[in-house]
Amino acid sequence: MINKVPQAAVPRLSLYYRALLESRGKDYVSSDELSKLTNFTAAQVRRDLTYFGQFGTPGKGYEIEGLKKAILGILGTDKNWDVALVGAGNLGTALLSYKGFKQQGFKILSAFDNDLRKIGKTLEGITVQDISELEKTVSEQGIQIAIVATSTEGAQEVIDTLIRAGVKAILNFTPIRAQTPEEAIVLNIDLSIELERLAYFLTKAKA
Amino acid sequence: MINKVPQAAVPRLSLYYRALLESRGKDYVSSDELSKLTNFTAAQVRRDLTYFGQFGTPGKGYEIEGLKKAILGILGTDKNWDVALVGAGNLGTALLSYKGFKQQGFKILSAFDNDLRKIGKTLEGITVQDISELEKTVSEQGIQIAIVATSTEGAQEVIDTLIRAGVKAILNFTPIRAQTPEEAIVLNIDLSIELERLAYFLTKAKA
DNA sequence: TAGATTGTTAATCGATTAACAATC
DNA sequence: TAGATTGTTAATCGATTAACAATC
Repeated sequence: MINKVPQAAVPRLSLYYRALLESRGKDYVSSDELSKLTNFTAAQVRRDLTYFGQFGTPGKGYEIEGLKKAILGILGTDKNWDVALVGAGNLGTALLSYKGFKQQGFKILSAFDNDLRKIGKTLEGITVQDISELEKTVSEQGIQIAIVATSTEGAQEVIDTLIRAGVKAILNFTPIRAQTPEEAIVLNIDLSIELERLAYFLTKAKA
Repeated sequence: MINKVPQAAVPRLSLYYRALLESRGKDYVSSDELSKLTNFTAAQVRRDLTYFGQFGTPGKGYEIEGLKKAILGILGTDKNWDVALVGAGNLGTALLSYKGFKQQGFKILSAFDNDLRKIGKTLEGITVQDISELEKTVSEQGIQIAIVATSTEGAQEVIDTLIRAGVKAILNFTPIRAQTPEEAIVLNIDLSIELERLAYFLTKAKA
């Protein structure tokens, strides 16, 4: 691959895939049609796809089933991924029962907490384990993806442990910005910051 | 304001604010120190702040209390914001009890669901109302911010209703990309897409 | 005054958009 | 062949970084 892929192109790929799911019954879809379905420009659609290869046929468009498979292959969602969940509080348990994950091939395989009242409980078929077992279990299970939904305190330590256990990709719901080695990735979902962005929008609009 | 503010500068402002909270005991902080606390470059820190005004003193740095107040004013988090929650399922109830919101001055004032088993329940002091009361209640309460944590089906309709009720800013946890008028903003938190970004990272790393 | 650090200007980098030759 | 639409090139836009004159 010669061109570097812009970060923002990857989530767009997911959205193109969703749009393709809506295009049942047809064989081909054009960048123009994908544009209408996703609200990205047709130029953006074509450009994004060329970051990953040549999937279209001039004059016809993109063969839907082929492009779907191609996107799954690029994203790595053509296979199932095991996920570890750390933190079985309100947010953690909500994520445990989140239907969207299973649908996309993500399976929460084990869950951990440090609260004795939660350890041993079974939720959605998953028994919450003591966090002291985190490193051993996750590394034995070969899990590469983790979701961190603990309290802020100790979150960096949890992430350090996950990295030691071999986890390479983390979805972090705590407000900390964790230090991690370069070969790992952390995506932060920071709910307070999102609300603050909304507050900024409203405040600015009034000015 | 002459320079347009880059979208990404706003969440950084929130992170600068958090860093300032950690700098207790000192009067001034330099862009270099803020850089170390936030992992953004010092140039970025100074640049970001100048989008909103002149807050520093050459040779000394930024007066901490003053800058904190300034950032609160810019973000609009110097006042409290009422929030409506639509969808009192697992995710919705988790958000209802999310401590971070209250801390930043966001208060969920009312919650709605269309499920008879949830309507009437009281969670965190909030009684879940029938979604049919959404438009009336939200507009009477003058709520401007809403969180949508419903199922995918009907999410667009919920958002339309919120807009009619006068809501201008929405945090959307459903996978839909809602159509809204220009004067409103929707921030999408799309959990499946975040996991897919992680899968892409892992897949690419192996290649 | 000397030292420190801002705010701003210019350079660079990166991503998106527009236009169109290539191609089915 | 004529029409449609891709993939690519060049232009534009926007954001970040680097450098430094201004200033406390």
